[in-house]
Amino acid sequence: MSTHPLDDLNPKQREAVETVDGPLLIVAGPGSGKTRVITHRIAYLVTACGVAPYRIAAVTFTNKAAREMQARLFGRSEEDTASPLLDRAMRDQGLAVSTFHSFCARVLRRDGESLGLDRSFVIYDDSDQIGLLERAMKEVEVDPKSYSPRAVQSSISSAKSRLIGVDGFRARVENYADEVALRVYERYESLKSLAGAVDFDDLLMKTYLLLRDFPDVSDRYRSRYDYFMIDEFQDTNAAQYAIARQLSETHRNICVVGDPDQSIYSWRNADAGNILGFQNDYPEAKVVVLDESYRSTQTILDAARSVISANTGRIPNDLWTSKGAGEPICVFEGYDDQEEARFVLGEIENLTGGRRYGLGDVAVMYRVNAQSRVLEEECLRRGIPYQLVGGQKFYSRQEIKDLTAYLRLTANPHDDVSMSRVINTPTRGIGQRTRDAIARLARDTGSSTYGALESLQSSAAGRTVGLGSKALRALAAFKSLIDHLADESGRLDLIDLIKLTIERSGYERHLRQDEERGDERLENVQEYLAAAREFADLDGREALAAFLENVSLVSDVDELEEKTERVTLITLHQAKGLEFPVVFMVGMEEGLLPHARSMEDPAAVEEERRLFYVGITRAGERVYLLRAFRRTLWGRYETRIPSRFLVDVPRELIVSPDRRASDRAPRPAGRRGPARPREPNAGDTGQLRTGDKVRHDLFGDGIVTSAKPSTTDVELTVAFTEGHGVKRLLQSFAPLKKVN
DNA sequence: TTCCCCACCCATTGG
DNA sequence: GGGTGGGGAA
Repeated sequence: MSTHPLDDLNPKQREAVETVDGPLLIVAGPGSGKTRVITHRIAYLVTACGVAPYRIAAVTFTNKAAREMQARLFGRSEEDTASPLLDRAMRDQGLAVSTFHSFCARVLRRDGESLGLDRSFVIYDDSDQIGLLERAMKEVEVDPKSYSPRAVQSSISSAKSRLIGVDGFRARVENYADEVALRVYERYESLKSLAGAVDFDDLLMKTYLLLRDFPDVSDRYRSRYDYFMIDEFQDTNAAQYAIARQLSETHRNICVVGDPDQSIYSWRNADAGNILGFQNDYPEAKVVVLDESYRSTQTILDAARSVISANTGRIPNDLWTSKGAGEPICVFEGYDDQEEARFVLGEIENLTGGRRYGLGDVAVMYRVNAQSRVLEEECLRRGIPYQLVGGQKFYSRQEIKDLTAYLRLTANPHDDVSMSRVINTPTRGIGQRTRDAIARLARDTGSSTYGALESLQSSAAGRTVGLGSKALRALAAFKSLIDHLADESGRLDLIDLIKLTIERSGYERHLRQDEERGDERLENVQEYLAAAREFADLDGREALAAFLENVSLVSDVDELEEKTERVTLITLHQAKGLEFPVVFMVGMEEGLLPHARSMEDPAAVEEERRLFYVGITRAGERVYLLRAFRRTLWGRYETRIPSRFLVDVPRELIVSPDRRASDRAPRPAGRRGPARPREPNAGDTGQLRTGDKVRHDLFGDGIVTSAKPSTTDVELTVAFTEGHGVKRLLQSFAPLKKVN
């Protein structure tokens, strides 16, 4: 039994769902039921308009979002009792819901041969790309000390995202730095093609070129998909939009869903201007604005609106809700990042102590990953389970990257980045000099490293290159290892292949010898095997290809588990698209939000403000905005200034925790915070103030985080440093001494 | 050639 | 506070 796609929709949502023919722009504010609209629209196309599922393509920002849509359409599992929108039997009928990158990978895997791309191409991630760029720089004699590979990468990547290839780049060279980048770009491209590899930007750009230059291919895809939908349109780049246009050129059934206020990826070359572009390119487009929030209380929406309206040149979208005002927004300043973390976790304990919230309802968000550490430590200290999204990514751990490199070589021995990663890992007597000689040979013969190994074997070239017999033997042994694995990859299933790889490469022994981290790394290998099991039902090389592609294209949020009883620690960027009843945002300080690197550029500051907006609007019921008076940075303390964005949260929506505790007795004049100079030699007498260091007979050293005079006494909040947490004390009773 | 230690640079945000 | 890369010793 399935739900009717027009059920439970408000008039605007319904309008969006029913508008199936021709271009459609849906502006969807946070919590306005965007995913609902997209899934219902797909269901409507299928059930009411008789469109076959395989004629519909939808692209999302993350694999997780794609999975979520599939789940809403077809149900989560056989046991799922909620009735799905579509008959579960249709699940396998080729409805394409994926990210742009995996959509393109599939296209290229299938039809990339027209562009001279081998079917077994590997996908280079960021660090692979940097590695290859460093090599390219070395080869064209650019000093990586004067030109950072990162900078070169970002200029190449930005060009590719705008569909500017080497030739276009050459035409646009303006200064010496561009010239250098061009030289590296050219070399990088040829190394990459020699290695049979593509990078993330290639996935898009090559797909674009394929569709542009091969009419038979583009005709096939155009007639395959009659309806095209794009989620998170504000975060698409020029290449992605161009591909979408190509695919919907004949029918113009293109539906884009986005919110310019949530555009936070311009640094990744996303262009919210695509929304304006869309209205230009499709002047007949219908525009539907979804402005009823089903997520947040009115208080949260008011705060969010007040924050975002300070940005210039935006299309106002005043969200409203039928929910009540709800809880005020809680603003708190901790003495340092540790107290900030203690407050957050203490409050989480309070909130989840009753039946009100579960740990899974709570997220703590921050601007940079480095902020997660203090929070993690505090979680561990209190025994609060948490899940950390991102940070040291699973697939970028050393042992995982090494194993992946072996597998990639198995699939494609010409992959030079992987080759140089593992040719001597674990060490097998192929040292720097030998590697240099091989690299020289490869370069001179215009082949990959593997090609060079082959030529060594088939001729007496070894002597001429100047390699000793020991080195030659080591190289031959390594080559036969790769060949052996490649042979076996056709016979064995994926799991056995990985096990064989671990064993034959000597990697297992290598890990067992690692005294301090060996166990942990072996566990990671087990986890890797578990991830590979998902592909076990495919056969041999196909499974290998699918697994490798998955390794390259999964993101961190993809791994996020919902409905788990753990607190989520996540960056603001990654939190986009998610929602939680309770949201803590930490580090509301200048330099973090807005980030120091964004502060000179007004446009960048506006993006930081949108990031703040995204954070606030993740919350359904409660928002906490935290900052610290001082924070540890590279081991040093640094005094912090409150974020400029905080003043845009209307005062009447804010409550401060210490004030909440004593409504009747407002604090004496003066701001909270320890900014005030301390009185010298105050001893243990006199009024204690925020920021004072104190010593308690039982709890040890601590810092006064608030001091509120009541009618008869002074109520102190003291954060103790030795694991005793935050305590409320009355000054006249507490055995406290002031210390310096 | 390998391994270990120290210096150095660093860290936005991520498919 | 931490990871990486280079240089020096075994």
